[in-house]
Amino acid sequence: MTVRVRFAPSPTGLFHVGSARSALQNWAFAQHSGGVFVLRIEDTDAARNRPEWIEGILSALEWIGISRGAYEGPYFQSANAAEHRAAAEKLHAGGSAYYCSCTREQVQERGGPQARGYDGFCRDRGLSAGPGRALRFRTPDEGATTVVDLIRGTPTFDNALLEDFVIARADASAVFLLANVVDDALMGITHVVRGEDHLSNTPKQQLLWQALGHTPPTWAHVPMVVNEKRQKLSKRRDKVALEQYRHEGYLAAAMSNYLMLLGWAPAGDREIVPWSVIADEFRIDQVNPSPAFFDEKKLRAFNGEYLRALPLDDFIDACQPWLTGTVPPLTLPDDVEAPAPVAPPWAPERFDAAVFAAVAPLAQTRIAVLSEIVANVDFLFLDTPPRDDAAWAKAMKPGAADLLDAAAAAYAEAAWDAETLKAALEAAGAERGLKLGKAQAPVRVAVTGRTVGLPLFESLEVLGRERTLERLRSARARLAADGA
RNA sequence: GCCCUCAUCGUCUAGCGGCCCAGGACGCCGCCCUUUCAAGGCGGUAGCACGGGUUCGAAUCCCGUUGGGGGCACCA
Repeated sequence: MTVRVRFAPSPTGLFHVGSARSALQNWAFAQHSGGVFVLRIEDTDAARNRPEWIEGILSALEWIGISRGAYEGPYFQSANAAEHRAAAEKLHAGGSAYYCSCTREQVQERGGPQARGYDGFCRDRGLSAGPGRALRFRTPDEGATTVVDLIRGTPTFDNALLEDFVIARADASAVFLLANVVDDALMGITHVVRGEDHLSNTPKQQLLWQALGHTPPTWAHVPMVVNEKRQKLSKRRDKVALEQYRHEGYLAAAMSNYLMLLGWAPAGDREIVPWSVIADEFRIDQVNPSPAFFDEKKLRAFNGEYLRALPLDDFIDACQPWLTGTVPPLTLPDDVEAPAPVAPPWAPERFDAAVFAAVAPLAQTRIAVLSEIVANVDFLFLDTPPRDDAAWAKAMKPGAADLLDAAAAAYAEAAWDAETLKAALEAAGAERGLKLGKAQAPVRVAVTGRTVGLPLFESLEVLGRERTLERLRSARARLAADGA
């Protein structure tokens, strides 16, 4: 029997990193077992669905390596409404479901102070379909339901504790529990790989599979991805949108590699591995059952590794959107804090690809996410260096003016290459009893506006004599104005 | 409240009865390299939640405790 797994997101918001991980695990599982990956959009909650989120799901999947055409679907749950209805009717006809006229309030009142679920009030009232009547599944009074879970063994649930849950609303539309099962059965799903938050739905759904006359799938509930407080990631508090990371300049390969390492590891002492290795080695039954913290620090480290491993030309290409202000805009829900703007601070026409290419190799080891490229090269494309008073104060100690004068004098004449520039400043520093490390500081701040950055003399070489001298002079002037 | 579930360094993990007085990675700290910052190299810090068993032998198996998480909608 060939393995058929599915990824069934609902288009109700930005694509969650936890969803991405789940999709990836399904994807790897399918690839590893020579099976089929099915994408089904669960769009039955019309009130919360937004069409643009559907495209968001497709492109997010594509970004992390699950491309359109490589999987079956997308199917839309809403297209199966007739099948859902038929299943509900079948269950009613067969006696395993009944109509219930209780309102939510009534159920709650009878349940007592601690909401304990439905008490079976309408169980034997023999109600027929009608306005305000939902269809409930009649759960067994005795026995237990054991599910087979590749990650957790065989969790067992006491049937008597399972309430008679609603499977179809008063308007006859099926709720998730039923629709999900009907669709999975329809699509021949053999393994359901999903988040642990679905574990307690599983006995109910397994009962549904059986009542419908189907053999239940094998389950695999993957652990939650949690925040630093060990709670499941919430879009309110945590940075969970995959797009947001993409926006900051995380590479898809780093992201998918990192996500797969949450709960699983390839053989041997390796972590950074290409997807081919993951698809080859990933086994769902090896997934660690405990929750994993989404550690952005480690993700950053991974991304840095991936960035540095890029051939120079690819690195340059990857930087382009941030350099030219063409990073696709990010649409965030109103309740999520918008990220910092991504447009570079320089005028677009001032960007010079050749100049950037000259310093790109120097920048490649200095950034961990692509958006950081801007602050590394901005001084090259701005008319005046960015102003940072803290950096200025730190570098412009007594003696700085004298040093700046010496540098300006030397650089007016010097041959314009990094080596000569370095030697000249080194000499000027030596005359004043300063090592290069100290001597370069005022010059660096005068020219780049920053205290840290790309190697200075290479930067000067690329900047050119004119602009360098101009910046040295203007820094000198500011120093004079400040009374130094 | 009830049900389910989880438990190895701060974090992600390797380990699936002896190879482990526990290995790797991120982080952190130190040293080297060095024009700043990175990168790179070297070294270090730190863990089997607790208590009982089982066994010649337990991080690994069982039970309990404690702690964490998830679920309990006419949402998905």
